[in-house]
Formats: sequence, structure tokens, C-alpha cells
Amino acid sequence: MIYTNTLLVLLGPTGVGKTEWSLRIAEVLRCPVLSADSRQIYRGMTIGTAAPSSAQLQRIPHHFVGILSPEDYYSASEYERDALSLLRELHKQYPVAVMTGGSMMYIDAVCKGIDDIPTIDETLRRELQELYRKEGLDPIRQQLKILDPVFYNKVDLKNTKRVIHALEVCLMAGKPYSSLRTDPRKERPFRIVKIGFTRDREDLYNRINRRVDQMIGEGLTEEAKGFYPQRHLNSLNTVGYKELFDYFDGKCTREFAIEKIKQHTRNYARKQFAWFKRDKETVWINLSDQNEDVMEKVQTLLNQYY
RNA sequence: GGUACCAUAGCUCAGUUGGUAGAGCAACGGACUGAAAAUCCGUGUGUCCCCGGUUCGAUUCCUGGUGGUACCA
Repeated sequence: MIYTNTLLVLLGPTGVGKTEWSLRIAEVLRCPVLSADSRQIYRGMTIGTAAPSSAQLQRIPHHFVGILSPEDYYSASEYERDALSLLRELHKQYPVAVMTGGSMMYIDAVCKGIDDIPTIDETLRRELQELYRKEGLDPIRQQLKILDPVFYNKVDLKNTKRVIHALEVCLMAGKPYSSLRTDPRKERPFRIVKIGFTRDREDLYNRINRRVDQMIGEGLTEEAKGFYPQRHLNSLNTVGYKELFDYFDGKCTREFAIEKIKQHTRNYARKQFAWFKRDKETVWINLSDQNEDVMEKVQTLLNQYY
């Protein structure tokens, strides 16, 4: 029996089997699913991101799948805003909502909150990109050192994106980026239960390799070809597409591109594990373990505070 | 069958005039607050093919094996 509004977060590395399990769980709980995936949110990138199929979407209503054009700007902060306002509506009708995905930054934005940082306007962003292109990162580092010495000493100075972004924010806000970073831990008007799906490394890697072959069989090459004109967009800077773009450009063979997709997907899963290890709130279920009774464990966790 | 060359990290290879070894890729670990499937940082993980010999000491030199490649039969 559930008495309080709850967000049941199902997380885990790519290829672990989140999609199917989230459907089964949502069917039992009779609730919708919110996808927390920074790539499945784009329209048309269905095969390459292993987005829920139309058959799966018919089983359970999904949110945040295929709702943006690849050109659209989106970020963890916008996901925080959109997911929270959607949850406010859903919780009127459903005591539990399921959120599933592997984009940990999105999940953390909803569960823990992120600081309010000004959105950078296009002109400023372009100006700094131009400066970086012409003179490199050095002048940007120097400016950051003056405007925000605290962050300057903390940031990885070789990480171009982070350095540029920090300066953007300083200039946009008119105050140091570090002064806006308070690590908020916002309160949410619902209970959060986090369950993580994992598998033994070898099992997971085998599944990833097989899934890539399957994607190719389902027409990933053609899907990627359709996005080729948009290959420079951030949304297409995505495993499964960028490797095929190299193949289209004649930089490698098709077979090499496929191997790289497998490799990069495995690397991505490994990066996700680094993130998971820090999160002490998640209860883990190892799907390689045949003895795990997933449904029972989920029910127990949902009920344990009542 | 004969001759020559080769055998070192998961792979491709470097190297040690005899003092137990290092690059690239891969792999592994980490960071992560408005681009995050992005971006960045760190780590050498090794019976130097095997058995003997010479030597204080052999991955390195020598004998003999084994495997591979090329050429000759």
C-alpha cells in the first residue's frame, strides 16, 4: 500500500535492460514512465539510442521520448523544470511515477536539484567560441582567473568546455560562477526511491555488443544517414551516430565503425558506473543473478517506510 | 625435409653493448551543477616462447626444442 506521492527512479548503465523492466514495473504499478535520457528525448534517434519502440510506448505512456527536434537546445536544468512540473500534474492522479534512464545529470537535477545559473545568450556564446577558435584557451583562462579565481583554482584547466562555460556564466551573471554554485539539495514534494539495475561486467558487455549488431540489423546505418546533414549538432554527437558519420566520410570501414560503436558504448557504461558508485542512496539489483526477484524487491522498497 | 628470419603488455611493435623493460591503441580507475551518450584527468596491467649452458647476474650471449613467416626443395 502506498500513501505518499513517490518518484521511483530506475537507473543503470546502458544495455542493462532498464527499458523492459521499467515497463513491467510501470504495468504493475499502473503508472506512467518519465524517460531521463538526454538522447532519447530527440525525435528520430530511435534505433541508435535504443529508445522504447512504438509497441512498448503503447503498453505504457512515456514522457520525454522523441519530443525535441535535434536542433533544439535542452539541458539538465530544463529537464529539472519540465520533469518537476509534469510530476506535479501526474501525482494528482498517480501516487507513484517511474523515472528511468541513464543520464545521471538529468536524474540528479530532479532528485537533488541544481543551482540557478543564467542561460547564456547566443551572442556571448558565439563571441567566446570565436575567441577560442582564434586565440585558443589561454586568454579565456586568464579572464576567468580574474573574474573567478576560486573556480579557476578548482576547474580542470584543460577541459575546454568547462573553462569556457565558467567564463560565459561570469560574464552573463556579472558575478563569479563559483558564487552561484551552492550545491543546493533542494527539497522535493514527493518521496524518492532509487533502484539501480546492474549486471556482471562480462554479461553487460556481451549484451552491449549484441545490441549494437541488432541495431545495425534494424537499420541504424540508414537512420544515421538521415541525420548526416545535421552531424555537427550536439544532439548528434552521440555514440552510434558519430562513428557512422566517420564511415560516411570515408575515414574508416563500416566494420571498424561498428566495432567503435561497441567500444564506445562499453566506455559509456563504465563512465556511468563511476557516477553510480558515488550515489549511496541507490539500492542495487544485479540482473545477472538469476535468484533476484525484481518485482518483490521493488514492492518491498516501495513499502518499507509504511 | 633444408636454409634464413622472427617469438617482449590484450593487439601492433620498440628496447636492453648482460643489471628483470616502454610507446601507440585497447583495458582499467576517476572528475562531473544549464552541451553530460558531452567534455576532461589519471594508471603499465609482463614467466620478455620453453628446457638447459656460460655468468655474480640472462629477456639480452650459446646449445637444443616448440610455434610462426619467407625462400629453396
